[in-house]
Amino acid sequence: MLRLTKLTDYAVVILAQMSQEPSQRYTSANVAVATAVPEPTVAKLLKELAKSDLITSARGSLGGYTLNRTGDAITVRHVIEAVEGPINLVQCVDDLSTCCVTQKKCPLRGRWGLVNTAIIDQLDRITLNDMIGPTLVQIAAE
Amino acid sequence: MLRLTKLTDYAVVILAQMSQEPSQRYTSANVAVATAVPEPTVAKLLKELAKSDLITSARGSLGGYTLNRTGDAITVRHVIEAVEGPINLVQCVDDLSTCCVTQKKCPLRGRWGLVNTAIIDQLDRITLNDMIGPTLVQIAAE
DNA sequence: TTGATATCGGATTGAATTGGTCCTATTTAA
DNA sequence: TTAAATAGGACCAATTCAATCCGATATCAA
Repeated sequence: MLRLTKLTDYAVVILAQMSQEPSQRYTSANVAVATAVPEPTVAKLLKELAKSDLITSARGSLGGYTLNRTGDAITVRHVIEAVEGPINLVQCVDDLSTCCVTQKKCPLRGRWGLVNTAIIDQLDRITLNDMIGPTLVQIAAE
Repeated sequence: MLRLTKLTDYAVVILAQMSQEPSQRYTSANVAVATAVPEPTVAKLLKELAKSDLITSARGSLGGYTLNRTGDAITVRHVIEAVEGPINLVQCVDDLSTCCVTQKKCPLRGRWGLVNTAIIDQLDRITLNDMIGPTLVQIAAE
C-alpha cells in the first residue's frame, strides 16, 4: 500500500526529539515521556536503532542512548532503513527468484529499479531537520 | 514496509502489455495469456482499473478493455492511485483523527507531507514507457 | 428470442505483516 | 550487592494482502 510502518513514524518522532539535545543521554522511559509514545514501543525501537549508526547505546545503571549525528545529518532514508531494512518498492527488486524477470513474457524485466532509486533519492534528500522545521519554537510559545 | 502491493505490480505489467497495441480491445483472458498473470487476478485488476480514466470497458459479447492513453501519458502514480487509492506514506497524512498533530508533544506536526509530496512528484514523473524501455525489442529478438 | 461472451460487484479464505506488550538475561555504576 | 538500564526474543491480536470464485447484468449475433 506504499505506506511506512507506524514504527518508522515513531522512530522519526523519537530521533527528532533526541536531536533537540543532541549530546544528552536518553533512556527509554525518558524518551517515552517526552514523545508520548508508549514506553515498550520506545524501548523496542531504540534497541533496533542502536544496531544502526544513528544512535549508540550504553548499558548499566547510567546507561541510555545517545545520538551520533545532528538532525541535518540524518535523512529519512537512514531512519527507514534502520527500522524496516532495505527499501524495495516491489518484490521484484529484492526477490529475484520469484521475479518475472526470469520470465520472457514480462514486459518490464525488473524496470522497477528506476522507480526504486528515484524514491530512495528523495528520501535521502530530506533530513530530520527538514521535517521538524520551525514548529518546535511555535510549540514552546503556546 | 514501503512496498507496493503485488496487484499494483501486475497492473503495471498489464497496462504495459496493452500499450503495445494501444487501440486494440483486450479481454481478461486475452491479457492473462499475454502477460502470464493468472486470469482471475487479471479480471479483478481490469475491473478496478476501468473505474479510473486509464482504460475503458465494454460489456457484451464483443466487449473488453481499451487503453485510453498511450504509454507515455500514463505515470506510475496514475497506476498506483488507480489500484491502491491515494498515496499516503503514513497514517498521519490521511487520518488526522488519530494523528499526533493533535498532540502538542509531537515535534513533527504532520511534516510527513513534505516527504509525501516529494515521493508523489517522482512517481508522477516516470511513465509506463520509461519502465518498458527498449527491452521489448530485445525480447522479440530472442 | 435465445445463447454465447464479457464485464460488474461482492463474498470468501488463507497467508503474511504489523502493532503492541511482556519476560528473562546481561551489563554497569554506586 | 543492589539498582538501573539495555539486549534479545517470544507472543498474540488485528489488520492487510493475495487469490479465487460466484451470481447478476449487458451486448451482440444467429
